[in-house]
Amino acid sequence: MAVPKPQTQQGYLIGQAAQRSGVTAANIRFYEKENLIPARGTGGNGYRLYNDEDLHQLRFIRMLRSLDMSLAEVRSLLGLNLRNKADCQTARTTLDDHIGHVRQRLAELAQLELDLQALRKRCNGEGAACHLIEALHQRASEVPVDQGDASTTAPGKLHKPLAHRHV
Amino acid sequence: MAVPKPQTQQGYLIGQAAQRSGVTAANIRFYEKENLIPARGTGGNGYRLYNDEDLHQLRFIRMLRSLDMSLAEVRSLLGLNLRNKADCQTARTTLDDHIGHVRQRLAELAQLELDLQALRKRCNGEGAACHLIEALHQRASEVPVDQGDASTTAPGKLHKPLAHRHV
DNA sequence: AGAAACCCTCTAGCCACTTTAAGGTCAAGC
DNA sequence: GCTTGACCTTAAAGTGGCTAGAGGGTTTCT
Repeated sequence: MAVPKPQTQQGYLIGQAAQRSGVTAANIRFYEKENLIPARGTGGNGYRLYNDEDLHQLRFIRMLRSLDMSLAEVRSLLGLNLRNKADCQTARTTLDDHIGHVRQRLAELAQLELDLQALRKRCNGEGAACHLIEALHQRASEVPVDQGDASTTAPGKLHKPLAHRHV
Repeated sequence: MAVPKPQTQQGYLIGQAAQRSGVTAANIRFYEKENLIPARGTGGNGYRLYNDEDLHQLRFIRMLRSLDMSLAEVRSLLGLNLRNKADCQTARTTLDDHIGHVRQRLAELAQLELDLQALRKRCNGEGAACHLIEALHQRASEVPVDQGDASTTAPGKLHKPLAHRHV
């Protein structure tokens, strides 16, 4: 096994940092490009070398992402000083805004589930014609396009389309 | 006002179709490119001209998107015949899968809200040090990176990151 | 010397659009 | 007939947050 684990030089190679932080190597490079972590090109070869502080920062970012925060939100929470009152305010505001996003999305999805369940009930696999397909088309006709017929060219989204990602 | 509303020619210009379907003109072109609607370049000039059936199809797509279905799911529901038993089965399967997606995401978000609320309680704006920022960093240290220390290079996502879109 | 395992940069792809740029067409008013 | 301006066209790039791949360099062990 030719495993290059440089115990001699200080710090972690990107792969080791990836393993210890839970952020993939490609993703670490991406965060560097996005200025979420400092650019480390310290080695004699071009290899990045990270320290424990960097690892914490990576875990911190990953944790915030796991809370579904956007990178913009993450960015606003990076480097805050816990003794600075304005920073504390920033943290609270960011968190509150984010909780708002989550609650709104929860409400949307809850309504969505009801809608889908109601549709699903229309079809039990019996009968000559498919009531489900029928119901879908009927629903398409009923969906409001524009309240009134104002000439507003509003796109008119019912829900915000949020990702699936091919589960 | 020089408003070209051709009452003479049959059908709807893309802007009119947009207004009547709730799908933006740019989006209609996008759906055409994705083969979700037929390409209509019928006019003597290159203008697209749509009919009522097209409008229904656009509303149909928009309705399914409003149910958070992916374009792949939409595609599988387009053109189904409600007298065909296999088509009915397709519709049911697609819908059931989608309900599964929604329920899973609901569960994730519900847990997320609990987590965020717990964090939020840590900060009330009092005291010298910000307990919220502190709590965030502490949480980053506690987050599991890799169960055990197996050499699996698994990315290790806690939740699936689903969109915000700058509400 | 060779093999394996790591590292680098750069590019493209994912999804579902939106936005922008640069230009063509149509109807009405002067 | 010429301008105005509201519409239409295509093509390309941008959005967010990555992931995957190409094509190559470096290190370490055998």
